[in-house]
Amino acid sequence: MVETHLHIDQTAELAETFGLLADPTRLSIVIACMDKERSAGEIAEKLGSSPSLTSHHLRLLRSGRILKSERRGKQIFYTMADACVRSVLEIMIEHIFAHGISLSKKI
Amino acid sequence: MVETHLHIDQTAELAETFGLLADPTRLSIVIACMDKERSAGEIAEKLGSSPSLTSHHLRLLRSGRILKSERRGKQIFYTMADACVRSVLEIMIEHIFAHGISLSKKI
DNA sequence: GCAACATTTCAATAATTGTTTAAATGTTTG
DNA sequence: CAAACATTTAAACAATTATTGAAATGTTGC
Repeated sequence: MVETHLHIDQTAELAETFGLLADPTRLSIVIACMDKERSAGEIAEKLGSSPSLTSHHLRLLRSGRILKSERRGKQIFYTMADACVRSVLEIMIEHIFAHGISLSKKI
Repeated sequence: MVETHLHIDQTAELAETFGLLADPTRLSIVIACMDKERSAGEIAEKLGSSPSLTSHHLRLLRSGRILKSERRGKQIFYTMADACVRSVLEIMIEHIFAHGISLSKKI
């Protein structure tokens, strides 16, 4: 069993991290960077969203230490920065594949 | 290695689940229910937020299948509904304890 | 059935967050 | 150094979401 009590600011920060994964566009970006590094343009094209919007989300993900970036030539490549977030995503994705599922129900 | 490609609606739904953990009040509620079941009133008191607000968040967490509820007498008790979300929280919390940490940096 | 308690629901307001468009920055190649 | 490309930044707007306070529902014990 694990100690679960957090301070308020730790809780707020953890919530913020989950918040970064809470937008479909951003989540797709992160998932796209799970298997291999990808350039900003490649990500935008893959998702079918504008370079501007993609870049905006990339900045948030970078500043939340979920992705890290590295420039090579004209392009900037993004990869996962945090093993811990990767694990979390793997768990959730595996769960989705295993259970079919809809996590939400009508209220 | 794990298959990581998701359909758009699966991605949206996963994002929604993370969204439920993305609010400090709600995250505190979930964490409070990790070690033992707790009544709505107990949760509200523990967090120092109003019964109304707490109940509002509890409804969202219930409908997102993160918590489940059971009435006993006047009270309604809440516990974690999903082992998978529990694992995710344990990983993140353990990471916070291990690393001190601030996950976000100045932009 | 009525009073006391626990929780939920509703509607209004406040606050946050995502998206768009246009302009700016940085990098390479001729 | 100018042109072409890749990415970022900024500001305005649209949309979503959290919070509050008052009223309603459900449960128990007298």
